[in-house]
Amino acid sequence: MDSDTSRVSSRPSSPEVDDIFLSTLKKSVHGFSGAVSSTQSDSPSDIHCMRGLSAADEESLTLRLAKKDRKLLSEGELQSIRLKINSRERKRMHDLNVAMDGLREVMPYAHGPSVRKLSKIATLLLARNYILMLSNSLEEMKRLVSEIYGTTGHHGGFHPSACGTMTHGGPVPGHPASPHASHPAVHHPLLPPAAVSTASLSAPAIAAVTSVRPHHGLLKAPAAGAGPLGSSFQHWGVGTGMPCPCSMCQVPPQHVSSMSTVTMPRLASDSK
DNA sequence: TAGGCCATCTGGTCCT
DNA sequence: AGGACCAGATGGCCTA
Repeated sequence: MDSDTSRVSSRPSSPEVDDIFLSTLKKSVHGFSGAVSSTQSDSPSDIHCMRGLSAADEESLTLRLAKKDRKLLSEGELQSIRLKINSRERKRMHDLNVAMDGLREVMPYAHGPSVRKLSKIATLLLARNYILMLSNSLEEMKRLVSEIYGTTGHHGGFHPSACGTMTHGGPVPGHPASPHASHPAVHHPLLPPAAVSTASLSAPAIAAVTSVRPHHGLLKAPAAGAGPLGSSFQHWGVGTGMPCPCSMCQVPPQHVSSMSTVTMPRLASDSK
């Protein structure tokens, strides 16, 4: 299908034993020579690499590396390359975290210093469910508009872009920037919460979200009886108008569940 | 103290 | 060849 799939399938399920040995050995040698690690003196790898290695082991490794690479790079060159690669990887992970923070910001979730930051996995699962819920809400809106206006009139179809007012519209339902506005459960009497929220989200998925931290929950200050997401969380229509990811409020829609199989092109490919 | 989450390093694989 | 992506390993931090 896509390159990622093929990449995954082509990747060996487990490395060869020799590779593991070599990898470990190389790490040890790096630590032994003090060559590799990075700009951060307190980095974990500095500690990882404190394991010693016998001279024989080191010699053996050198021979094996020489066979494998067929390139003789000076230690300084290798170190320089390693530092460069590490730096790139750090930047990549940093960018990923920035994107994750951006995603957290637009998630329908309590924000603030007293609220524990969503974990990465929780963020992703909640985001997925949020998208599913919005998709379902949109479909429901379309259906109701069609029912109300029929197929002959001006509003034969759903085209909010042409009807900018959409009092009908306004901000995106459930968007944190407008928590009070336009969620069907709050502003659209024709859309009971059950019609939207209970029909739109994946219970297994949200169960996964709420079970990510089964012992201490997702929030810093959970209160008794506050539900799986803690005291700061509000269910549908309870003040915020935000969607609730708890298992009580969410049921998977069959027609959108296929979204989970949609493959995304690499961002790198898109941006290039 | 155990378990969850995270940052980082590292080597392998794939793509351009 | 270089860069991006990925997964494994490891240790630190935090919370229950």
